[in-house]
Parts: sequence; C-alpha cells; structure tokens
Amino acid sequence: MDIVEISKVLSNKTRVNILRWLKNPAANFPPHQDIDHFDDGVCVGYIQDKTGLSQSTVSTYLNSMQNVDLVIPTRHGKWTYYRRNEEVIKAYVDALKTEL
Amino acid sequence: MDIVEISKVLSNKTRVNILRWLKNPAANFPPHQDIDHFDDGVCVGYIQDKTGLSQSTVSTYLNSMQNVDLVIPTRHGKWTYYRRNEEVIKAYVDALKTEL
DNA sequence: AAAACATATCTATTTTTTTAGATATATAAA
DNA sequence: TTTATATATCTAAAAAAATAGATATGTTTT
Repeated sequence: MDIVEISKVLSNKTRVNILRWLKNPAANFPPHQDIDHFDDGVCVGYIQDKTGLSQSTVSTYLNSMQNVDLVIPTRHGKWTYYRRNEEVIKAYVDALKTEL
Repeated sequence: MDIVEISKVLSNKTRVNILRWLKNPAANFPPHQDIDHFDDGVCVGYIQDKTGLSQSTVSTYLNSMQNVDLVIPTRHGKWTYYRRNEEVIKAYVDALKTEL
C-alpha cells in the first residue's frame, strides 16, 4: 500500500475518471456483445472511446493503474476487461485516513 | 475540493512526510525559541532541515501545499509557521471515499 | 540606517510524465 | 493459413515537475 505511488496514479483526471466510470459500467459504457454482464469490467476499447485518447495512451494508463493494483484485468478471447479492485481502493482510503 | 490537484501534491514522498511530521510537531521538530507551543505549526527552516532539501525547494513545496489548502501559513516576525489544515485533509479523504 | 536573517520568488537545468505513432503479440474470423 | 481485430509494448517528442542557485522581500537587530 504505497500512498505516493497510488497518489501518482490519481493525479491525472482521466485515470480518476476511469475509476469512477468503472464504478457503474452499465451506466457509462455500451453492453458487451460476447458477455451480457460487467462482472469482469469493461474492455479497453470502450474505455478508450470514452476518454477520447489514443489506444496506446489508454493502455499505458490502465497498465499503470494495474501496477498499483487499483484495477484487475481479465482476458476474454481477444479482449481484456478491466474492473476496479475494491479492496485496494478501500485500503488506500483507509491508509490515508490513518497515515495522512 | 479538487481530488486531482490534491493527489498531485500527495504524489511526492517529501510532501507527504511534511504532512505526517506536522501531525506531531513536538515529536518531530525542535522547540521554537520565540513561542513555546506549536499552535501555528512549524517554521520553514525546521522543515527544511528535516527534509534535507534546499530552502527554495521546500518553500516551493509548502507553497504548492498551501495552494490546495492542505496547510495554513502564519507569519510571526520573520518566520512563517506552517500547520495542517485538518478540515481540508478530512474533506479530501471523505471525497475520495464517496467519489472514488 | 545598515547588517543579518528567514522566507519567497526568479531563472535555469535535470528528471519525470504525458502522449501518440509504429510495431509486436495474441486471438478470432474468413 | 492468411486476414482482421484487440491490446500491449516500443520509441520518440512535448509538456510538466523537481530541484537548486541567485536574487528579492520583509523583518529584526545593531
């Protein structure tokens, strides 16, 4: 639980927005065609469309978020689905509350 | 309450440490000579010594922390004392808890 | 009023982050 | 088994942050 490293990830508006959007995928993204639920999150393409940034930038963002365990990737065929890691998000807020 | 702007400030180890040290000034800094309490916080010189960074860097850090209202400066003669802004710190953690 | 001191600001350099195009990889479809 | 699709990684350029020396400002002391 590295406060500074997670804060770095959260010091960017798009990355914070991605976390927010993933809180309610059904409200923020189109439904997936292969799977009819969001249990494993949202595919990179949908997230990219929503951000308006390039594919490589969004992939880099998601990778940096995964590196600090804020999100969890799951592969389904040729798609990678990303979802929030609620445990780590909660642990980060709790750590801030006590350590900050 | 700008989550991204405050996260930027917290994305640096020294700045996070300053906030931590200011939580308990008596334990982390020498006593001041002009005033015998820490009600208004700690002077820049003491904070600078503790960080080991240059005077201008620490002044810049404190300024950036003040810009997002994480700390409050108070002038006493030729010294500026910085203390935590507990209200904003709490509001930030609360905002993370609900918005993140 | 001059000298000393604490802090802030200015300027410049180095380091890090952002960003996207190009390319690679992995899977699916034809 | 070639082609298309989704995502990841590589490379490089631009932007932002970190950092400190020099200088300015404000205050106290002499």
